[in-house]
Amino acid sequence: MPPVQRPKGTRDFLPRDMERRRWLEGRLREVMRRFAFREVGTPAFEHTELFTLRSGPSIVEDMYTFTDKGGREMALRPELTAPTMRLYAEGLLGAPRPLKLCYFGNCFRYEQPQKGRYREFWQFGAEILGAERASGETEILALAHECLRGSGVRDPVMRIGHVGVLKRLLSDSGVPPGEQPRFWPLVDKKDFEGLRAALGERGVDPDPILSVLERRGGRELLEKVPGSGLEEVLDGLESMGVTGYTVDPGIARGLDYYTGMVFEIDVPGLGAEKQVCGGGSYSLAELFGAGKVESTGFALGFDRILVALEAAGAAFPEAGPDFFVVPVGPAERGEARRVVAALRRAGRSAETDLAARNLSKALKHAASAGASEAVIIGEDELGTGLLTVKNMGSGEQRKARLEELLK
RNA sequence: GCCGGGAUGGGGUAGCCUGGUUCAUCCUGUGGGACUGUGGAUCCCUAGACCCGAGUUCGAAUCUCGGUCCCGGCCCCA
Repeated sequence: MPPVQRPKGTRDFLPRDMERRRWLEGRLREVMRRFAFREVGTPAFEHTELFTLRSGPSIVEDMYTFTDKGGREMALRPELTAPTMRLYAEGLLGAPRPLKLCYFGNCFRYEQPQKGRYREFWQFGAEILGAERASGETEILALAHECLRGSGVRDPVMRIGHVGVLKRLLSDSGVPPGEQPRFWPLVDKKDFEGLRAALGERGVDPDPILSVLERRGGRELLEKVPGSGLEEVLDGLESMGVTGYTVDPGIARGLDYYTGMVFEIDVPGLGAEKQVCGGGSYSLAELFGAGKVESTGFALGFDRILVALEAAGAAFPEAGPDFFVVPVGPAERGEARRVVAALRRAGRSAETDLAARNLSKALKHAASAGASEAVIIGEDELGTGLLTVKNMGSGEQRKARLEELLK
């Protein structure tokens, strides 16, 4: 046990872990590229105020905060939407809109770790600023859908709601907007019994509200609360071939800066932290000094997607060199190095034995290193100029000139 | 912040309930060798652990307390 260990809720990533993480990152980046979103980067720490502006003062409890040597209150970023809005207000006001931005980075929250929840975790997300509402929402939903599909997660469940629908539902029943927020946690948790009781206490007939919230399904749910614009969004999804979602009016997403469509994606079997994606339309830019810009975005829980993939036994690509070059004896080491260097310059991945092992041991090591092929160089090969190439999967051997291996 | 279960060599484990001939078992992995031109096989050798601290006791991996961390869950979830 080393005298100093990892801080609670953090993880080390071994080579195998990093290969998997980079693989997933690459898949997600590829989706972003196809949707023509451009990546931005922001600092790992920001002024604490940036996050309290968005989420209220109480989130300080859940952040890693510190006072820097200049007396400034700072916080490790707990999410990336606020920094992205800040970045927009600070450096992209003149950029042509709509802006399509994406990001990938580590975030920090001071919470009790559990399955799929860490104190340092990674978010992959995207935001559209200044798009026409329904078009932006459609694009974001299609993008999120494709991210999940591209990552290979099995059976994601996408639920789409609308805070306007929710608010109108309550307003129409006689709950003025100022009183609505206290019901949202109950709505979000689908605690319908609790909600029924709370509405009853308030003197509101709960039935019209619950009759909508308790249902999930297709667009027919929208008929009771027209005017959200969701119909157009769902039409858009149909045009783009996005299916498999359900309409769920009971998504509240906690905070009140959401202004339109909201959605969540769950992956069953992830335990208490099964939500891998959440997002919606919001109006935040003005908080950071920019003009009012309607935005839509989402954030993916990168680590949770990995947990889901690993739990499902997903086949991650195995990383090993194309070639492992083995000199039979000390006399061939120079040639082995020349061959390795030539392979590398040609763009192939190649390594050679660095432990001065005999052939038997070197081949064993080549196998455990995951090499596709071993290149054996001994007296014979030096004499003929023909290298022995052994396929490490099948065990078959062939003779080949170096030039053939460079392709 | 709260609740439950854990913590034994690099990984996985036995021993803990019924303290003391196990100053700790087995598997795997690491290193070396049997094998001086052929791998993931076999055999042998070597190295390697009781989370930290305090207490009880003649004596603690084993019992008690505190701490740390891990795995779940609650709260929260931007």
